[in-house]
Amino acid sequence: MRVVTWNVNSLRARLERVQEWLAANQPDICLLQETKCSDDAFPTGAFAELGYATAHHGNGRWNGVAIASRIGLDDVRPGFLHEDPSTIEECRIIAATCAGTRVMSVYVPNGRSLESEQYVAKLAWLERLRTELDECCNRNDSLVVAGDFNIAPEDRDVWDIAEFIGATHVSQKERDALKNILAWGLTDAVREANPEGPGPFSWWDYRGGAFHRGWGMRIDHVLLSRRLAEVLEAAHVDREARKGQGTERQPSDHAPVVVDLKISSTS
DNA sequence: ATGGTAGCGCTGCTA
Repeated sequence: MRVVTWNVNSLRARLERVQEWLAANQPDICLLQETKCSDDAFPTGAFAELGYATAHHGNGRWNGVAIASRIGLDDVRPGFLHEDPSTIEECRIIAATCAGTRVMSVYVPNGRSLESEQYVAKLAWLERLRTELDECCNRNDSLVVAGDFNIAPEDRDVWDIAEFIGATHVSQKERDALKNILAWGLTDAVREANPEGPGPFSWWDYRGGAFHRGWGMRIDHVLLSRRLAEVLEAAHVDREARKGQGTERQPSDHAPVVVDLKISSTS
């Protein structure tokens, strides 16, 4: 079974690239973030043509998360189980069950700066995600929590830690919040399958030729429950998808993160 | 020289 997470930075702007990538890479489940479209505008037909059922949670302006699955899509829940009315329109999490595996597509708030209220909100959102696991998930089940966490777990997950003094994405509180989620009983699939750093990075700034300079970060993660971590076969980042292709539309600033599990996609 | 690029959408916000 192949599971992918990809922050596409606008699904409508990226649809052709996403379609081509799905056809070439054949994931069974693809979790998307930053679709930036409303539920009404979601291109359901484009995914159906490729054999994917989809579920989307978006408000049309910012954020937006989706799940595409070709092995079944049941028990869809947009938002948290007990959604705070103040955050219900943020559209940062959607969950569904695909052939017995519960999957969550998450887009963790950016945090902006260490002094901002958005940073406080980011930490609170991560705490809420941990609560969601406690309330809704069983440690013995097959569970995938994947998406853009906007956190580099270790210093080797950024190109130069000296550039990040006083910055978000690497602060101890953010890293501790991610550790608290992992401590529920989840494994970081990319790090598990790739014990050596740096990276592999999954995001590079559009600005300043960051991609070609290697100035990236590992902030998109696929977290697996024990049952799935036991059958982890491989995990990689598809850097090719981050490259520009001449006159075509720009790539997303994130690359797809691909995880392969040694189980039949229908089991 | 606190810069730079992309998306949304039309003004400035978000990342």
